[in-house]
Amino acid sequence: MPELPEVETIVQGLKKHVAGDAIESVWIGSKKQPLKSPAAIIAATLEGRRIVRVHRAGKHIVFDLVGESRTGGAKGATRSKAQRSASSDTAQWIVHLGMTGHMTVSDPAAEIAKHTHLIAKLASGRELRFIDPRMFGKLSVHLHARDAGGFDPGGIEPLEATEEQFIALFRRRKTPIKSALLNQKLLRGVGNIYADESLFRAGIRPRRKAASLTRTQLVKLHRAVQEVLREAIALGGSSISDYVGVDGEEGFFQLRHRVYGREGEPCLACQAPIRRIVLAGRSSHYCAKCQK
DNA sequence: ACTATTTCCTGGATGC
DNA sequence: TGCATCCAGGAAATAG
Repeated sequence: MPELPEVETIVQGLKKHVAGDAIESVWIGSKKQPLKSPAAIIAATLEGRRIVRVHRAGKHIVFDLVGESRTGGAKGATRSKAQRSASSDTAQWIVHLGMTGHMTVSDPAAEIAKHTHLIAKLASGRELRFIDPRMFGKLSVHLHARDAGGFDPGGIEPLEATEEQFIALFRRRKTPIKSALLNQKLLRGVGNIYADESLFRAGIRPRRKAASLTRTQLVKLHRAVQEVLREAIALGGSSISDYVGVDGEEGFFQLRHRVYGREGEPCLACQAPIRRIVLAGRSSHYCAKCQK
């Protein structure tokens, strides 16, 4: 399940493979799709534009697009709203992979996988495809004026957050710290696995109210979150099952989880059995001896 | 204004 | 073996 490190890795791959390429045409699956923007607007926005940059915002993949889109040259007052907005000179394509979403850069002759929702034909002759069996992923486009800021999902990047910014996010929250870590409007990019791993490294139980944590603990947590994310990025992102790389290869070398998915197994630090509780509807794993 | 819970969805694992 | 049930979880929607 792609969290920040996985998305970062995917973005690096996409950057390598499709940056500079142009989108010639777009096919969007006919059945109901994981779209946030209407299919017609997505297609009209992408077609005819060139991908100038691929970057990440939290768990979102952001393609910066330039150029006149398919409808950019249309004249007169008869253009639809979709056409007008799609012809805006600055556009972004936003992809959220959800749980099971993945992207591939494929030869057009390659078999179209089940649950393929979008295929973008590229000028280079290849196809950029979006596949998502469980449809928790989301596709959208963001149009804005040239001098506007562009897509912003809210929250701050955990790897860019200073100690003070990090502490300020949590010090007054009454919610459990695990829930706060998962709140993308605070910190963006941390998901269930890295939240559990970070809390373990910081020695904090997931149910602890954020506001009850001492400054020292928050400092420790800040460091733990950054450490875990950096290690995972260095390993190319970790994944349980649903990642398919840009090149089509399956899976990543997995960061060794110290608590996630290890219910009943001995804590790697003290041998006490790892516990599993449900918090905010998510399974949460911790060591009762190491985490307070 | 916040926080907590439910919902969406499919495939893989589990159980009888 | 086969079928039903459960479970995974990001984030929007809904409830409290």
